[in-house]
Amino acid sequence: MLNLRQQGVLRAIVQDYIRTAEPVGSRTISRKYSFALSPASIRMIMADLEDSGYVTQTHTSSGRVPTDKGYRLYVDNLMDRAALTPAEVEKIEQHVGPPATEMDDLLKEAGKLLSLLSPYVAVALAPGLNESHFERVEFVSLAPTRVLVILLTDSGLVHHKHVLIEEPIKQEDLDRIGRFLCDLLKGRTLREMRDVLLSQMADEKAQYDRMLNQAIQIGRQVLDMDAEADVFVTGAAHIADQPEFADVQKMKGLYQAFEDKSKLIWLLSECIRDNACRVVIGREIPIQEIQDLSVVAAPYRRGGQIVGVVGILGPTRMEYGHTVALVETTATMLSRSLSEHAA
Amino acid sequence: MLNLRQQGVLRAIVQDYIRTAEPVGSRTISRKYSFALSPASIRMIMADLEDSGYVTQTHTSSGRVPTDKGYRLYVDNLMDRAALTPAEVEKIEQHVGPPATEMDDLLKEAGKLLSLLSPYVAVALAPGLNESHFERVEFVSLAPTRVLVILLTDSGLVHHKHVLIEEPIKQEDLDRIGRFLCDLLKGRTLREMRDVLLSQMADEKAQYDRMLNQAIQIGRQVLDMDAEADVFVTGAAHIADQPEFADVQKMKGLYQAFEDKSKLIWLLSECIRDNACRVVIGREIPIQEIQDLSVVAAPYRRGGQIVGVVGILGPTRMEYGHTVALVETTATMLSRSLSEHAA
DNA sequence: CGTTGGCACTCTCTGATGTTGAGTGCCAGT
DNA sequence: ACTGGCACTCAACATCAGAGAGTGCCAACG
Repeated sequence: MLNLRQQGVLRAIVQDYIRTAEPVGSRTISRKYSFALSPASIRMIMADLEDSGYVTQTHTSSGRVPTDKGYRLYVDNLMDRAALTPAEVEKIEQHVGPPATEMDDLLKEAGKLLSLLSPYVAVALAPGLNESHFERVEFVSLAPTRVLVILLTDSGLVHHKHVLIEEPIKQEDLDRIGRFLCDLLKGRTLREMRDVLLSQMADEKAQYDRMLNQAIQIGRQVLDMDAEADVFVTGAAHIADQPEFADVQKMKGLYQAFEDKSKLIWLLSECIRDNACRVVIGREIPIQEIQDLSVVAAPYRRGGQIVGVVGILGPTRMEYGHTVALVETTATMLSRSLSEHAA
Repeated sequence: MLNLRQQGVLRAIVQDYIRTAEPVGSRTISRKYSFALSPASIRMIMADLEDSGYVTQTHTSSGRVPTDKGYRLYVDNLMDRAALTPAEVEKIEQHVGPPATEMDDLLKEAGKLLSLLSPYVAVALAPGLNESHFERVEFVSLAPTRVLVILLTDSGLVHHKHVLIEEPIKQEDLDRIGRFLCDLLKGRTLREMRDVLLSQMADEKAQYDRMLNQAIQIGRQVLDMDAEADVFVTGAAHIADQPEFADVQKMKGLYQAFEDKSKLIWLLSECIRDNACRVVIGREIPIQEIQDLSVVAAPYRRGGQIVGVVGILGPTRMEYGHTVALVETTATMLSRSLSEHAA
């Protein structure tokens, strides 16, 4: 596609633009980067790069700015992978290194960490109930017709919900129902549980079996609980420092997007399928409001299985090399920390 | 302090400034508000108001702008309490009206609601563990040395935490410990629980009683869980529409302040002592980063007892009348909704 | 004596204008 | 194939004048 010289120039343009946020001119390239070429020759190459869509100009006589396509090539082929400094590694180990059991706390910590070590916005996707496998259920009777249901999943999540039932029920009956539901549903995802429960309801004999009836009544209320994964956004204020968002209205748009958790969840859930760190650049992001950003995201595991995603949102003009290293390391440490007690 | 005419002019200044965000001149006052006075006379009065510190000028020949002191007088004595429109009341009823049990969901809903019905930022303070009274504890044995502790409080909160113990323990022992701790700690706040547990630890016989020992071991781990109240911030992007924060750096400062939950918790916890809606204006706020804002906050109850606070953060130039009505109504509905099931 | 019209003054805001400087594209020469 | 030279473009900045909104002060009026 591009010859070596063109690649070199593109690389220089991207790197310089990432540093300065200013359009890069031929003169800059020829001076600061060691091409044995005059500005005029660089201009030729730049014109080629522009024809192929890797760079653009903001106006007819300005320097060049990388396009999303340019960044893509840079990330895939041209970029140096930055190594983290010892200080950074240590910070990561301090924050998410120690074995932990409380998923939420640990993820919040990871978010803080990433937004501390990068000038961008950190995101962390917690495991969702929908994808987790049912492990166990416990009931706590609060009042004759009020029960606290506690749901445990294999991803280490604990969810609870208050449930109201029609007729009073004793703790021992609850225990029986618990054992029954556990046998019926163990190992299934929430989605599957829904199906099983619906088919049980359709079954005629359910009408007459009092316990089954109550079990289904409870199960139904539990299943329409908030099953979405949760996402934590940290360091959103960082983007105010990026010159591309110096305009208040643009910033507002981004903040609104950050508050709309469902879209972020969707975006990050896409990355959960990948095995390694993933970079999504600008228009490649399927969410309109944040198409001026890029995402660097890596999944983390608990006991071998991928359960969530941590990542960074920043301007497309982002220190990709450093950010990728940061996110990957954090995800790795997070996995280790979570798996320590997963037994 | 101020005579009636001065008060009238101050009121007109505040109202006009709230509407337009522009310094208001004598001419505007004399025309748009029905004072039978010429601009020149209004100017005299304005000069008096300035001497007393209720208004200022942005530059020597500009119109007047209210000071915090001016807003304070306005809120305390001059303001009309706006009635909510039927549409607004209906929205509130829809969002937080139906009786609910899940505290977090309901508070998030209340936040969304407030940021929907006002152009400002909504905050909602959930009950903290520190102030709640211990009601009941349940243990779920996950593995021989791993226990899930579930803590119930009278404010309707459910907190849980994974706990690791040194030697394996059976569910029936856990139940015994649960009953023991329940007797020991029932009705106390978390703070008191801490004291009780510490004094038990100091007790010599604890050394020899195996159960007591284990109970204390567990209790200690539970007590250093996150006991802070939680706060939800919704609609932060709204402030970008306020002309006073058109500057990106100011906006950044506010966003950072919003992310620092601990300070917000502190601020709102102050309001929890009040019985009714409270307005804190500008410099009256003890947090430097948000001293260009005002807070309107009202406590909500669960079964008669105040457990948390909902409120709105906006520029000092805020529609106080409307906002107060909004926050009060929301708090009332929230209380009703929470108390329905509180038995 | 309170109120008012008139007047000089101040300060911000806007739009026009010119200048500078960085950068480009093209071309002719090596 | 590369380069120096040149004309051209465009954003950014500073300067300037005029408009407009508003003030304070003063003298006049009922």
